[in-house]
Amino acid sequence: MEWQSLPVPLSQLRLALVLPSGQSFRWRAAGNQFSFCLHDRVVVVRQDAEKLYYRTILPDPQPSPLELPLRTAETTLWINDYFHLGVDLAALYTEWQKRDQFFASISTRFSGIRILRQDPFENLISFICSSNNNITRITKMVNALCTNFAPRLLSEDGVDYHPFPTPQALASPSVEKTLRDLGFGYRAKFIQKTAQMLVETHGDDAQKFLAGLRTTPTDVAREELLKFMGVGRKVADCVLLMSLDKNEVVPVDTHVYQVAVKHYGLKGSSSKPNMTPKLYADINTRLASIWGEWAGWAQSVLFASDLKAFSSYDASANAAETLPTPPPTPALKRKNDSDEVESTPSRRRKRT
DNA sequence: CAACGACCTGATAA
DNA sequence: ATTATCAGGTCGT
Repeated sequence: MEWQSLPVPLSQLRLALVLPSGQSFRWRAAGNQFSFCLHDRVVVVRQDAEKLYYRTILPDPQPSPLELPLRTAETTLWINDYFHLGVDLAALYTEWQKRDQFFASISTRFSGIRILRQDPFENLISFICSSNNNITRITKMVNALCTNFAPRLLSEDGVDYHPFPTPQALASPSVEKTLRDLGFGYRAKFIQKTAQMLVETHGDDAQKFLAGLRTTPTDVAREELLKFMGVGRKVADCVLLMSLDKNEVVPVDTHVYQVAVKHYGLKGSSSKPNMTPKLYADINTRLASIWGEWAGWAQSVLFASDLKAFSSYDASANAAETLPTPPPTPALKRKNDSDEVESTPSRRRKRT
């Protein structure tokens, strides 16, 4: 299917910083493109300085020429919704820069970072995986969920695409052991229990229930999320911000904690995080008052700036191949570092 | 109610 | 080489 496009400058959205930075763990990077599997289609995106390009891949049988415009229109709607394209990010940056000197000091290097509007169930399960964990392993776990608990939708360029599993698919008691065997550790039980609870209390309307929290007051929605196994304050806040439209919520993770003590004079009572509910609330309300109504969005900029993976990121390099910086930290170990040729040979070159 | 240790795993640092 | 620490925390006591 043909490429479509929307006029979106890099100041409004920078895919290279938003998609791999730990909001969604399911975007597949290949060169300068990213692909993502929805329940009924795969969406591929890329961008240049002025435009966001996107393409739809549908499973067989392909739709008739008459149906095609409808399908592409659906993708356009999804793109606008998922990327919150109605939100003027550049205006928000200007506001945060006025309010906050430290934000201003990093915002040039890290422009175009915005909050995605994710599917609530995927968001919830993904962030249950995130506890006391790192982005590389979370990504592997989320992919394992898809390949093991959702049927393959289609294959493209030798890659199998699976959507995110349904709550029903993860609710069976047998799921826990399967997840343990897949290396999920203690999170195996949390995931199965959360899915089971969702299905038991809401049946086929489980997804609708979660989506309904979008129009529920923040505090009430948070209480609902905290009922799930493996969901504490931090994960609940991530879901509130990233899929339930609570733009003011500031999740306080280890990164934000570090930044808060270093640049905002929050007291780190000891050398170890020692994150008490009180300290969490202090940091949360403090940052919210500094940044304002869209504080959660500002948080995502700080978070990305503190990621080691982006420590050598150069915002002025629009075309990735013009980046002169030689092989930087070995800590950054991308799956696909081949920026041009993607001939899909046998991957897994982990030879020692 | 606050504090504290246990918890799966895999990748770096020490 | 072996051990300690860290990674977008939460749970049970």
